[in-house]
This record gives sequence, C-alpha cells and structure tokens, in this order.
Amino acid sequence: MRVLVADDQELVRTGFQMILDAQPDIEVVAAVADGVAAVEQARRLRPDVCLLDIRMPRLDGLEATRILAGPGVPDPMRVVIVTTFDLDEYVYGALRGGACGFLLKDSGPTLLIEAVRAAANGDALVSPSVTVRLLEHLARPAAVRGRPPREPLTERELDVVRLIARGRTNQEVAAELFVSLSTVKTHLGSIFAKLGARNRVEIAAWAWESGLIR
Amino acid sequence: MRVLVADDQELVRTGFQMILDAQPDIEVVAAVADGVAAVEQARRLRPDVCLLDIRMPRLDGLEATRILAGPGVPDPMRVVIVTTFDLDEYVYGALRGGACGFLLKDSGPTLLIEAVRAAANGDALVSPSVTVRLLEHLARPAAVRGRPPREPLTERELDVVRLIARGRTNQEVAAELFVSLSTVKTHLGSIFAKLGARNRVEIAAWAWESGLIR
DNA sequence: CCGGCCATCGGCCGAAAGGACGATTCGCTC
DNA sequence: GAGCGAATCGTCCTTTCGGCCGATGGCCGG
Repeated sequence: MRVLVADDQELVRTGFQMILDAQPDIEVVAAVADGVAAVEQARRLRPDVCLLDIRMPRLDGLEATRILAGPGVPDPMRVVIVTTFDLDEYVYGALRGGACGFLLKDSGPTLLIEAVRAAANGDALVSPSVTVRLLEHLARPAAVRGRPPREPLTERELDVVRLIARGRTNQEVAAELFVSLSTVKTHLGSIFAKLGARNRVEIAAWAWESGLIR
Repeated sequence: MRVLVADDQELVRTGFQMILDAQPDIEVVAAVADGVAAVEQARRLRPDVCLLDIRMPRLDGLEATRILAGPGVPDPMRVVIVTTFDLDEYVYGALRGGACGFLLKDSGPTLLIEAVRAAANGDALVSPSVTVRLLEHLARPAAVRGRPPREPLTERELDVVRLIARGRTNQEVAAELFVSLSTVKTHLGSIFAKLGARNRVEIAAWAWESGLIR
C-alpha cells in the first residue's frame, strides 16, 4: 500500500511517516510540504492513498482534493484529509470535494492506519467526533420530515411507493415487481388510504419528504 | 469503561468479550443473547456503551436501540450496532434510531475497540465500507443533484412544476394560477419536452432533486 | 415592421390512473 | 380449525393525463 503524505509541518510529516512505515503493508512513497507538490507527486507516483493536511502553502488541502478526487476527475485518487481543526466547512468541503476520509490529528495512530487501509480499500473512515455531527444531519431530517402515515405501510407497499416516486407507471411497477397490474393497483389503493394521498404525485412527495428516496 | 454485549451467537459474544476485556480501560459488565435481556441489563447496569447485534430473538437490535437511545428517551444510552449484514435499511434504521456507531463484523478488533472508545466519548464510529455510502448521499446533493434541463424553464413553467410536485392536478394548478386547463397543459407539454420527462411524477422528482421544492 | 418567444386558450383522442367491487391463497395466531 | 391480514389477481367504470393539432395577443430586438 503506497501512501503520499502532505503537511507543511515537518514534525507532523515525519510523525505520520513513522507511524505508517511501521506497518508491514504500508509504505510512504512521498512526503511533501505544500499542495502543489502534493498534486504533482500524486500524479507522478500514483499512490494508493494521499494523506493531505488542509492548511498548506500555495494550495490548500481542500483544493488539492478537488483536483485529485473531485467530481469530473477522470481517474480519481483516494484522498484522506487530516487536520487539526474540526470545522464543519472543512468537513463538508473535504467530503464534497471527493475525499474518502476525514481525520482529526488528535485521533491516535490506530485510526490513522485504519483510515489509510479503508481508503486504499475504497472505503472511507471519518473521525468519530466528526461522524457524530454528520449523523445528526442524517437523523434529524427523519424526525421532522414526512408526517407518519395513519397506518404503517407494509414492505410490499413500500416497494411500490419507491418505484412510483421514481416516476414509474403502474405497468412498469408491475413488471419490475413481477406481479400483475391489478396487484399494483390494489397496493396503490391501500397506500392512498394509509397516506391520505389523492394522487400518485402526493405519494411521491411523501416518499421524498420522509427520506424514503435518497 | 463498562460495556454491555448483546448477540445471540455464543461465539461472537465471547469473542467480543475477550477482545474488549484485553483492553486495560474496558470491562464487559454483561453479555446477553437477546434484545429484551439487553434492554433490561442496560437499564439495570447503566454501562457506558451497549454493543448490540441486529438479528436477535425476542427484540431485534434496532428496536432495542430505539428503546435505549431513540428520540424522546430521557437519558439515552450509547449504543453501537454490530452486524454481519451491510444493508442500507440496517444502517439508516440504526442511526436514525439513535445509535452512535455502526460496525460490520468483518471490521477487525481494532475498529471494535475504537468504536467502543468513541461511543463512550460521545462520538460515533461507522464502518468504513458503510461510511463510503453515507458520504455519497452527502456529496451527491451538491454535485449531481438535478440534471440541468435541455433548455431552461421559463418562470411560468416553474410555477407549474412547483404545483405539480406538490401533487396538484392540472385543474387545481389552473385554478391556483388563474389560467385555464388548456394553458396548464400547454406549459406541461413544454416542460415534458425540456426535461425529457415521461410523466408528471418524473417532473416532481426532478423538482425535488434540483431543490426547487422545500 | 417582421420574426421569435412567451403566455394564453380551445378541441380531440387514446392511454393511464384510480375507485369499487369480489375472490383466492398463504401464513400466523388464538 | 376459525379468524385475520397480507399479497395476489380479476372486472367494470369514470376521471385524469398527456399528445397533437391549431390559434391569438403581447413584447422585444434586429
């Protein structure tokens, strides 16, 4: 597993290097001190994982991430952001920029290693103290959003709702669920009753609001 | 750090127990085999962290989570879900149920320990392979959200789209915009053409995706 | 002043939606 | 084994949708 380390602080850079090189399956192939150098070396050496600090001279880590892994980049690299500062702008900036990891420097060596392994694996590890905030954003919408149905929908009815919300016709829903048109219509009848919806778009709207879609 | 372990499989339970008890700062204070026992012991012993499997007899881990940590619970406990199955319903169910951790059983002991430490700390650790999917949901809204229409919609057409997406019929749209049914249909025709939609639900879906609604 | 674009309106017609019945099968529970 | 909910399928009927015509008036820029 070949890793690039980019951090403007000498001590941090060598610290990371020592931690990682101590692992039998990890090798630090480059250690650079600014964003431009990080992008250059990343392109030249094609490491499995790039470990980028955010605050760096010339080009910051978030910009470098967008260049190496951002949307629209042909052959995106695996980037893990490592930073001291637990700021929401950094977190969202990094993850929207295509980073597959976000680590705070107070995380301890274990997580650093796990983050590198995860990234090399195509997975993503985010610092627990950051994750807990991300989860709030995930959990809150579900709480407020989407009035609960009068009665709970059955699993099958939810299948129908999901397809309806994606714009399928009854025919298509029937085909995709391997049932007849009549069955779909019957399910739809129950759904209308349970949700108090007047037409299929209201069903779709409910699905979007309650987070059933996406 | 006092931990409760709940898993219906004897081997898994003792495995977790051994891994955790090997840590100087972690002590397993209870190991139970079903959800009801988990809730009972958790309430009695008040451990710092509850490690719950999902598939358990009597009461599954997701229900137990909602009971111990769900929204509205007065003094919520720290729950980490541990499961073999990487299913989206599980992930969202757990995290919306108030879990502050989601681990796959193939994660390795390191992450298990880190997850327990994080949870005890009020943070949250999610398995990297799960995180990567959560991040897609986070990143997509900014990037992909709402493919641009072939041609831009006119202001009036957007009025129609907004009402359609809220589930109004053409009649109702006509009434609310003070125009005739024919006019609404004409606008709809243009909208269909510009968005490449096949029916009104696809129009609604586009409206939701592109943030036109809400 | 003429050509485009937009918003407005109308009619016609086939396809889809959806409401109202009834009916069967399965699995679960009492 | 009776009762029940869920899932399945069917028929008949009305309303709505959506496509395809064409038409008028207003406004703006070449």
